[in-house]
Amino acid sequence: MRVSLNVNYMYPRDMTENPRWLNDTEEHSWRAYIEGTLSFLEKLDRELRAEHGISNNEYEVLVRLSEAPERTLRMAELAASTSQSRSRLSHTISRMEKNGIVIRKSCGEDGRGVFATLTEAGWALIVRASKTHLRGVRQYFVDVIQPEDLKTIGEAFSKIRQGLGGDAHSFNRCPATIPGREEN
Amino acid sequence: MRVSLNVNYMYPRDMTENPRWLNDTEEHSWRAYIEGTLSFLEKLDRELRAEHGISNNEYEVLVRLSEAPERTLRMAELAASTSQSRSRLSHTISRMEKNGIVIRKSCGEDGRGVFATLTEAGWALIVRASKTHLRGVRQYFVDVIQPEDLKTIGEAFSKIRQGLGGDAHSFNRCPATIPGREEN
DNA sequence: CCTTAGTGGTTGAAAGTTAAATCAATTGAT
DNA sequence: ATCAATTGATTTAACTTTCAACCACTAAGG
Repeated sequence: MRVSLNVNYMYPRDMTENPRWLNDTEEHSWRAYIEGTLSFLEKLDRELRAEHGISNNEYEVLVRLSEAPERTLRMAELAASTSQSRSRLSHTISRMEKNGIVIRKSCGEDGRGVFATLTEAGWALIVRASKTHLRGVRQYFVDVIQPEDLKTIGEAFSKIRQGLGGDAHSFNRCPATIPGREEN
Repeated sequence: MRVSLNVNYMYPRDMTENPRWLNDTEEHSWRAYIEGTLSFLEKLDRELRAEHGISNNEYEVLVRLSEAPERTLRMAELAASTSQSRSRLSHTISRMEKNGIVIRKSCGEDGRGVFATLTEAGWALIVRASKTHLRGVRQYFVDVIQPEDLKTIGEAFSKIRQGLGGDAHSFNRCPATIPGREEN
């Protein structure tokens, strides 16, 4: 991800001329939100990359596969659930295949189809990586916020998400079946 | 930006085995936040790109330059204030220079230094683009949230930002001196 | 069957980003 | 002065993402 965003300085006289400009309170909140969010997301990304050598994008692919029956998904389905183009996924899977993380299999029923399957190495990787991810989400986000504020945030962003239509974009999902279970 | 992130499915049995796993409420809030945020940021990015042909990164560069005295900044300063490497900024400015948006000037006092200056076309561009940006921030974020919730969000993310150290990462800043003023 | 349109996926080139190497100018110590 | 270390910026190459073109296969209609 590379996200690179910006914030907002606000001066009274602007307000007079553009009534839609943000007022001081709005500006302060917007700025805290956007700066905090970007620092946070970058932090998660850096940790994942430093500790496991994978990007957020690859992490997400791993999560989806790890949750799927047989740890296998059709390319199209994987692309959709990770919110990326088929082209991009194709390149990503090629790289991961080269690294022994996944393998491709042809799909019998549909001659056009291709399956991506997690290898054992891939499973081991997501088991490790999900711990890093969960730790980050807790340490920098969940554990920092008061429970009632967290609830408020959840409700507010549900509305935001709705207002944007159902582009269920996703980030840093944790595996549903916690991979760590099999380790201990 | 390209940010590509992921969310978190949570099941009770995971909780028993990993006490640090998110509980239902935490998981719901986290998921709403991360999905909402990513959809939102992508939306802003797409609008800026569609309406003005610039990325968030370029938008940020424009904002900083438009706010600076003489609409001019040293490369190093510009890189720091837009949270990017000097290398990346160098590439970005080269592209923008090719498009007539900025020009480089050598810095007399320090023989090593280089100034980047906004051209008239660049100024006209930021005047237009900042309106798109502000509209998006209002329409999808500020106007969607109750004022008291917005305040809560501001405070929560201030804490998050602090917890991450001062990496003042920034996104979609609006120009301080609203460029639109000179148009009417 | 045969044609046509649509789906699933890959490919290659262009554009953008990152990381390391390079280079020139400045600073600071001797 | 001189030399080493540092700073400011660019360059190069590797890597990732995007975009458009493409190919193989399926589905639907005559």
